[in-house]
Amino acid sequence: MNVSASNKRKSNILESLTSLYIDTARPVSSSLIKDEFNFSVSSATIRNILVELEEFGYIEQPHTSSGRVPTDKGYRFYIDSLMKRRSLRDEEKKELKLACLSSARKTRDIIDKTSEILAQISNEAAFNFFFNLNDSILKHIELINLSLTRILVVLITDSGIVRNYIVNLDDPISTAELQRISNFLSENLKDTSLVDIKVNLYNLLNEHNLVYLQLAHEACRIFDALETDELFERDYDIHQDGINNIMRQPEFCNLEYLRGVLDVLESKERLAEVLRASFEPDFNKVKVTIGKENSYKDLQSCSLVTAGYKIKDKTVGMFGLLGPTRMAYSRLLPLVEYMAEMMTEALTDFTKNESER
Amino acid sequence: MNVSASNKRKSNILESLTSLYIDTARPVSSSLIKDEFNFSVSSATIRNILVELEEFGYIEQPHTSSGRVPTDKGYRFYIDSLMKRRSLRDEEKKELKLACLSSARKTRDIIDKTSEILAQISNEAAFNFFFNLNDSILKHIELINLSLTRILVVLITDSGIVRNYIVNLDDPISTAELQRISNFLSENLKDTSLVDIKVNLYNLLNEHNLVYLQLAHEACRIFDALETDELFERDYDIHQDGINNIMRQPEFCNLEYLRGVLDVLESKERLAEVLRASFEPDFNKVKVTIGKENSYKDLQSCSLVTAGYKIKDKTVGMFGLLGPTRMAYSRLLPLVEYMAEMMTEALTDFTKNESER
DNA sequence: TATTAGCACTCTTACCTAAAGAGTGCTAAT
DNA sequence: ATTAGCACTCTTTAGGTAAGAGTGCTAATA
Repeated sequence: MNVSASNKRKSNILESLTSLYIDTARPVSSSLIKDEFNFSVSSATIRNILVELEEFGYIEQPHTSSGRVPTDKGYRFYIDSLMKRRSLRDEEKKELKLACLSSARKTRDIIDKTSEILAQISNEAAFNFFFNLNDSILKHIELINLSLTRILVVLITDSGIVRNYIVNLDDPISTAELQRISNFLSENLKDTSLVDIKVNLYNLLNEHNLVYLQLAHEACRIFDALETDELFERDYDIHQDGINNIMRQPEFCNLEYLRGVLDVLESKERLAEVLRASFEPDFNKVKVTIGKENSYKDLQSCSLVTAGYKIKDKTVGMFGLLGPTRMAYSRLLPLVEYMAEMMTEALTDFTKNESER
Repeated sequence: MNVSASNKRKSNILESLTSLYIDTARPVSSSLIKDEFNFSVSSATIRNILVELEEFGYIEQPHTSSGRVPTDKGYRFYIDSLMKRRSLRDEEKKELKLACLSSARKTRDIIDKTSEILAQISNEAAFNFFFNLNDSILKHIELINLSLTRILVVLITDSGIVRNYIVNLDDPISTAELQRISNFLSENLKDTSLVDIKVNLYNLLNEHNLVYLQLAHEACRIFDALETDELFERDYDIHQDGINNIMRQPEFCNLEYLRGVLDVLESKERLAEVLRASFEPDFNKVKVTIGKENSYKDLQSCSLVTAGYKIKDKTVGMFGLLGPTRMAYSRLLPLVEYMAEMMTEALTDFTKNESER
């Protein structure tokens, strides 16, 4: 048998073994591979090949005389080169869109709903991480007085995200003055990046004439009270769902494993940290982080499937799945990928009219 | 021995047994009770009393020839009549306040932080359920145009809660007109209950003269697009934390139990339903729902400790713990009670200046 | 009458062993 | 290069036993 045909057969067997293991969750024996895929060779031949695959590090045996299981390296090769993606049919896409978007009234609804639905149909844990607003551009600012010393600050960004913050001032401010400050800020800070707001305000203080100086000074009072930087830094939405799904997976019947994973999923900070580590600036495709590829200890028997989504060409969040390394990649990768596209489309659409302003 | 002395001894033994079981998580034997509490009677006497307590249904044996365990009825009696509350020291209260409130900038922060902290120091699962706004009174309304057909509606209620909704209109509306509608609504709908907004709007349509009619009509367009009722109905905040805590409890090493509990904790709808069932209009004290007292099947080996909190004398949410019926009630009841008071104080304080408006 | 020492009895838990079964690696034949 | 055959390994399951904890009951006692 020539080399390429032999390699082809090796690949076939690795693919068969991997998908069998993904389906059954039990170490795969040579005879099972033969039976399930009607290979025209004996189980002994398959065993010989399995030994080779094992030497290359693609598979391993939990113990001598058990069947084989893919290693992280095996899964990596399976995902990158072997598996056949099971794309979604058009009607599935339609249903998905309907389920995720029909009841969505604000950005937040989309964030929450998509991860809920993804958890449900993937049977894994799902998350959705909407980044903080640091590089967002201010489009509109509104100040509303709740009382003489309490002000509601409403910020609206270029991507149509709305945030509001309550500010308590030491000294009172009149409604009329507040209105003037509001107009002043909207005029002068429009198209500023949120992180730069304060710097720009101080610049205004220096540039403008006395009438405005007073206004800018008042505005500074407000933004000082807001402690902008710290606030925006932590101001991300992260949503997670499907813990009970992964509990059902046989690998997490071991409570120790489960505990480690829950520790991550339950803590927004930790989850954000893990996801940031897997972020890539150019996030056009779905990305898989398998087992030990993840530097976070508690997740080293898990895989992470992530995809970025955008608003108007800017990646604003990431979205995906957490589950055991034994995950139905061929079905779930296209799913996550499509849903990310769907989010991009929906969010961009949701905010597309902003430019008309 | 006279009757009251005999009852006193029975009570003491039930209390001892219950607190021993809470501490150790293992069925309590007659000799352990004797040893731990230096009762001046023999274990045989204690056994006789245990038989009586069992006949009354306060305790039971997991199997013949094991120690005893409190029943739901036993816990109920323990909580209502026997246990000594371990109140918080002043410095503990101070620390707690600092931890929960120091970084709080909006209502939402308080909701999230308190349940996080409660989970942490109780070692149980904690939740915080902030009711929807149906009976809130509108104090201020602001309309901000994001584009010609997209409007941001900001509602501010009497309790200082802020909510915003984006509305898409079919036909455009000018900024000037929007401003007039905004003023019109603020004037005419102020002090209206949120659920009544739409009804009141239609009344305005009939009452006012032509100039206003046009305005009110436009406003109706906006509120129709908002689908007020449905939206407010579901618009509650619910926050939950500490799943990994209850996982550590020995009663939840049984994955079946854990799964049932997680199903409730993970679903906001289900959790809200369970909590609503335990709600009491007059929520001045902390309330405990023990085991089968809860009609929700999956939680019948759990206890729920809840307390309501208020803004200006109106209960706006409830807050508390979920854990196994074997829970450290004597420590946790005062804790939940105090934290609820703390929230009432903080939220009322947070919004107290509203009246100055 | 209330209490208690003593003891037989029950049930759980841990541990051991044996048998069954699954799957392999190796060898020798094709 | 392939494969039939078989010995070997390791896991899993079941059963059986011994130890231990705790009880209920009985009869003796204060």
